[in-house]
Amino acid sequence: MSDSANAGERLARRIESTFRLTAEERQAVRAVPVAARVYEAHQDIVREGDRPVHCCLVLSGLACRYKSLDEGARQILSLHVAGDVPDLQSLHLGVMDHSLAAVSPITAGLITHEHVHGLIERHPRLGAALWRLTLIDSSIFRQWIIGLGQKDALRRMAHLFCELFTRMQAVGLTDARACPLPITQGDLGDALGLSAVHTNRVLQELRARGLITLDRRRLTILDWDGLRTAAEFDPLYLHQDRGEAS
Amino acid sequence: MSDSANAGERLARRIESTFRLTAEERQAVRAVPVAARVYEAHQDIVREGDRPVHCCLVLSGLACRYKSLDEGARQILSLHVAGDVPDLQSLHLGVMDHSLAAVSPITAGLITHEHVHGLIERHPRLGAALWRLTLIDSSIFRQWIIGLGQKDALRRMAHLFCELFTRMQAVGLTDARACPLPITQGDLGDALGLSAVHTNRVLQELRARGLITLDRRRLTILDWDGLRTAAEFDPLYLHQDRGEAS
DNA sequence: CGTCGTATTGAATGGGTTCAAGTAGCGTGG
DNA sequence: CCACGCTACTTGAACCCATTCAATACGACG
Repeated sequence: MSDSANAGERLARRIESTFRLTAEERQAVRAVPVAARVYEAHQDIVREGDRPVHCCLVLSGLACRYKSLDEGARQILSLHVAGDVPDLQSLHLGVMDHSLAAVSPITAGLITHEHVHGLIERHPRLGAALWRLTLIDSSIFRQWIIGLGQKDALRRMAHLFCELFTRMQAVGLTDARACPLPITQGDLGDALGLSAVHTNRVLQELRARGLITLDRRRLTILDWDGLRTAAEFDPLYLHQDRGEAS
Repeated sequence: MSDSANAGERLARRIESTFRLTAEERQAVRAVPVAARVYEAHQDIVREGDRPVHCCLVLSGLACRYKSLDEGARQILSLHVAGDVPDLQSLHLGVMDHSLAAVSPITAGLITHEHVHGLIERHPRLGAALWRLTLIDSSIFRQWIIGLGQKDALRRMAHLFCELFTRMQAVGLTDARACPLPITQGDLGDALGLSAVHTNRVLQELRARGLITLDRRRLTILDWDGLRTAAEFDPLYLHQDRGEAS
């Protein structure tokens, strides 16, 4: 109910973190019909091979895209917080080439493709705004590739924490030094391409260096500058400016 | 000259490999003004931080997106063949978050953003078509992540060869078993997240198994089924169907 | 208060890197 | 026509980050 009412607001907020909306466009986004639904941790929302007719807007909790390989190996492709629409690409790619699942218990809002297309038709600039969101997604994938290809485990993990904190900050989900991060070490490893064991060790190293704590599903950044340096984090790739010329 | 004349045709062909165009739309694409330009191997086309006013359509040769880290390390993010538009995202992301360079000597066609926007305005379905191209890009990044995160060097390399052959096939750049692949082992390593030394060894292993040859900048696939199996390659993620419902 | 998922620790193994050296191929100029 | 020099490629050996296997501790929840 209140989820449903807040849903459009969440989406508008996400869009406005990278794109300037007119009052009218903002209102149109807020008014889009959303069907709220609850998922438990590790439950699939959409599966590889599906042909979705909805997009899934995350309303609370943590979701992920992933692909599993033959022998139980799983790679998490991206993590998604409230306001994200992890399967926005399904608007123009009929078949899912990966799955979408809840990492923690989540609430999600389903929006039919039909409604999204309608929104874009009536407000063409929203087409650009949504296209831009998918492009930022793409940019985040590129950064993930850099990490997996060139960085060691510590820098990868530090980078992920910087990214998540920064993204949550942009949509108002953080307080000064901390943000929710309801993820197990095993899943974190699946995201970083590490074993659960090594994930644990690296996490301890980050704690030992006094950079972060991760406790009770909450990430606290004790030393932002130290973390940023360790991660070689540069937020440019998140494109949080609003696309204006410099 | 003839490059310029063929440029629109190349782009139309690429679009039509994943999207059904009307004769009118096709004609509009072919007629878009393109300024052809030559780059030598390893020359930058666009750099991280730039704010491009063109998109770059590859007309011949091999191009790549890449990012370099502090100490000379470089990660190639994607490889691009004739028909690809590797910086299409610059339409809606003002700042480049990575660089674009020639891998081999190439010819590229520059198309101003203005012309692309014009094209989309006059033919709205082309907006969807180009959006779709950027989404396929994104899907390829996801697959790259799977490789870097979960697969060993041999499967990664085999997968890359399957992908490139399949993509070139879709735009008519292959013959029965072979396709151009003008890349050095060093650059190949930068793409696969491997050292040049290990790239060499893995390449030898693929040859020893009778799966491929890579000679004089030409990739020949001796045993497609063997290569596909070794790579665990499933072309779904390339979305080469044209988006029709099943 | 037991139990199952999650976190932690230790030790052995391995894929890939790095360092170092040597070879092959090719364009250029003497 | 051959020497030179450059780049790409190839090979061997030592090392290291991360994995795997195996066991143990914690902690939330019924």
